[in-house]
Amino acid sequence: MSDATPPRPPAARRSRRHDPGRRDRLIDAALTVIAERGVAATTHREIARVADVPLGSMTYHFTSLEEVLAEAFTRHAESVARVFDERLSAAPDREAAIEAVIALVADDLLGSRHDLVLSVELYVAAARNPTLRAVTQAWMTRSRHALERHFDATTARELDALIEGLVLHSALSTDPMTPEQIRHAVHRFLR
Amino acid sequence: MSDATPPRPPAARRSRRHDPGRRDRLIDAALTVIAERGVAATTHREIARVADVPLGSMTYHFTSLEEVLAEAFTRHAESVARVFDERLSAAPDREAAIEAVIALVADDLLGSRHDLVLSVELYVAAARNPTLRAVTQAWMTRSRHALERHFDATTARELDALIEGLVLHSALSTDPMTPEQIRHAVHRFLR
DNA sequence: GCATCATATGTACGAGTGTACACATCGTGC
DNA sequence: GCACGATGTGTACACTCGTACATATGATGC
Repeated sequence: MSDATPPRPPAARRSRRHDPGRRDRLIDAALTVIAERGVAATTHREIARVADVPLGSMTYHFTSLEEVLAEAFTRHAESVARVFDERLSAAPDREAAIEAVIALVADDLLGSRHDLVLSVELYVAAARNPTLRAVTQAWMTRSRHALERHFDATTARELDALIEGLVLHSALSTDPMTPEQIRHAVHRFLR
Repeated sequence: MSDATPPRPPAARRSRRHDPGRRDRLIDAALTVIAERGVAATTHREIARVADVPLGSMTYHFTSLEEVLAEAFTRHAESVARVFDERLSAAPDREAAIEAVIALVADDLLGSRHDLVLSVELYVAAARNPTLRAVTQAWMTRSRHALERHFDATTARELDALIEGLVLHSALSTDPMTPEQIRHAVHRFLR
């Protein structure tokens, strides 16, 4: 035993040798960084710090930073779309579907804003990155199809846009809309 | 005449000594860069290049890059808000106001997407910068008030959100909505 | 003409970045 | 046990960035 006082990294990190889920955790860490600090501040080093992993681990698991961002945003979009899908599938009728939509919007607003910030960051990134544009496109198509379980195609598209606007405007405002106000707007549109 | 072949900067730049509008042109150049390359790629050097001005000019006219961004976004928001205001003020009645709104949305979509990209970039930036959040807030308040010339407060707020959603969703989609579809959605909401 | 000073410019520096890559470590098949 | 290849790590390098600052330039008042 010659390592009485190893001056290397802290023990907590040392013990992580060979963990199979590391790549996944790195993607999650990337999402955390994007949500908290923005895409611009999302660097190899920052992600590694959040995931408590050495810098070299980033270049081992990903060939470039762009790949990390793409995978992270893909995971985010799929996760949001899945919830949207599930809740609308579970709705037995049109009335229940409307309530589900309102609940989803309210969740987004009252929640940690984590998801909302991620979405807007994705929009901006998608404006200049074809890969991310495809991710956004797939996401939008999926939520529209989810709405089409209960509404005709035109209504689905318009309602989707209304939801987007309500969430975004509300989130950027100093006095966000209440669930009641959301309900009012949605019902007014669908009346 | 000893300057037969001056190896210095190109003549075009040399001749710009002392132009009073330079600060303004720098802000415009910043907006161009933000729209074309994104906030992340908006650096002192890139702005200076676009404005055809030496790097040192940036630090002379602005104390920091953040100041440049703040002034640029302020100019953008005010410019958009002014147009919105003017067109709605010119509308003699509710019907004309609705048409004005539809025309504004269609312009945004059919236009160069320049303004739209700037707006989304502003949203993201505002999420983390209090100064920019104030700019966004002032802009939203102003457009709501413009709408309140023709609609009650609740309707104005909801319509504002609907517009936002229509423009954003449409811009991100591979098949943007046509002016007819925009008209349909707006009329449906206000019917 | 000339002194003065706001305006304008070129260059340098330290900090932080993405990525490459040589080296260390360990599970696995024999 | 042990060789070997997959996995993990530390460090170095070339580059870009924001900003500071010494210097140059020219408009203006006298």
